[in-house]
Amino acid sequence: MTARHSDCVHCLMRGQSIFAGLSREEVCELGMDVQDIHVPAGTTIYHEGDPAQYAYTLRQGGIKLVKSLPNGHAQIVRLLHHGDLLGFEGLRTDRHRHSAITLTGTDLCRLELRALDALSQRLPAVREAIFARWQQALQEAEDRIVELGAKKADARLATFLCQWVGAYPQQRAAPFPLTRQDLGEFLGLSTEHVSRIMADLKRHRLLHEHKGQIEIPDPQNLFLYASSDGTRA
Amino acid sequence: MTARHSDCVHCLMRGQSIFAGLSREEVCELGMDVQDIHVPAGTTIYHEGDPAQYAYTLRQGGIKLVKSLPNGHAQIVRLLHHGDLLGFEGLRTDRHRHSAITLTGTDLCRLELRALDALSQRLPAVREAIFARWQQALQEAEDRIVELGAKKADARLATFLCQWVGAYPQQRAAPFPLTRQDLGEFLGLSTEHVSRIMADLKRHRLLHEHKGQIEIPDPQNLFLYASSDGTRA
DNA sequence: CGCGTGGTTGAACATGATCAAGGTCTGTGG
DNA sequence: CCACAGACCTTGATCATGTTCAACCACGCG
Repeated sequence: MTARHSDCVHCLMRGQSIFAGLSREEVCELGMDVQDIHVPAGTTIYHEGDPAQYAYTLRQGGIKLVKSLPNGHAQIVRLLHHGDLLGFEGLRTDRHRHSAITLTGTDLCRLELRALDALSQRLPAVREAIFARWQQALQEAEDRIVELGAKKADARLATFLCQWVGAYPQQRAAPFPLTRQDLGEFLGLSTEHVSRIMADLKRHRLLHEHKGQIEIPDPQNLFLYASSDGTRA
Repeated sequence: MTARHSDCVHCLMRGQSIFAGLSREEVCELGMDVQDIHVPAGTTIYHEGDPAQYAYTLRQGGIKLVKSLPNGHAQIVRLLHHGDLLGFEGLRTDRHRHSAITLTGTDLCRLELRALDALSQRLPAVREAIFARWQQALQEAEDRIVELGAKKADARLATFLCQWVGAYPQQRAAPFPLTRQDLGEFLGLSTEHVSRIMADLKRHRLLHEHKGQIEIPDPQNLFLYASSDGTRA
């Protein structure tokens, strides 16, 4: 892991960050120790239950947030993309509520929670930006509850894949660093079952996979598959 | 449905409400049109997709927040108890993201979203209080994702029942206005399956049910049942 | 090479959904 | 007061979905 002092003023992501609303001067005077860090794939950035010291912005790469059950089973609670925040629950809970594990090599900026808290008290725009993200996370979590509670395996997987590629609108083929096991832990399925459904989708030419990239030739079609009476309960 | 003007200053719930941090004088001068309303069981307070005009505080009774899938299936996203907030997503989204349906007769206070928004801009304490609830809702939603994704039916039901009675610590027996269908829509199960598991729990004397009340003689025991390798994926 | 990780496939099994029927309770109207 | 309708619950039988266990394959890497 490499770390160096970050230059927020010239940060490429400033426009989408929690500092988006601030003037150049304000950003200059954040008075915060912001670190630019890089971590390789498969690194645990923090563990569930750890005292929360830092929050992060994901600048590049993919991260999974995982919760473990006492019986040794894991559930991926959220998947983070370019631009997402993590560790901010530490503003309210003093301990991390999940483990954060990189799926790829990632670039992050790391903020001290104490300083961030103080700062966000001072600058309402920052606080608002954080809360807006929380609200969005809640919305997504509720959508996921619906997915898990009311859809069948194939429909869940199909909707998920649609959403995933939707997060990379520019490319034809989206990077896809998830293993079958990751997919299983995200969708509440066994890796074998995920594997079978993926094979099925490929057989029906609804999906292509090459070297860590996926492509959905006709999203409409896969979406139909996703909705096609994929119901339960 | 009955409605009358509310007297926030003397509200019994002021201590736990979003106005908790305010002085008596500040509450007096909220300058908001707060309505005290009562609705019978089975009423839809608002529909998913409706333009959001009001937010509510639940003073008494139970409410379910429901999302429907295109194929006519419903998922209960959250269950609200005495003291919970609803409709506040309207502060950010302009439309309600779920339907709110009463499980019992309920007392609510109704706030205008526009006025509430203005107010919360003015009084940081109010804004903070709302955000604290959002953060908590997110946490609970993530816990539910874990339940739905990583546990089996019986374990899900058992943990849910434990939590439910936990929300009524004062009484031995907790009020239980949920139908088997509600339970199914909450836990992602068919009503029949819920019925069977409930029967099983009763057979093992882990649970009693009388006239809309439930009692868990030995929560420890039911908790064991809930954790007992109730794993999946 | 030879190993390890991740992916695939098959067969047996378990869990839970679905379909169907009957039961209980409550409120309503005769 | 009784009959009846409607909602909710229960139970059984059958079927579908998804898990588990086991073997095997493909690939990247030492």
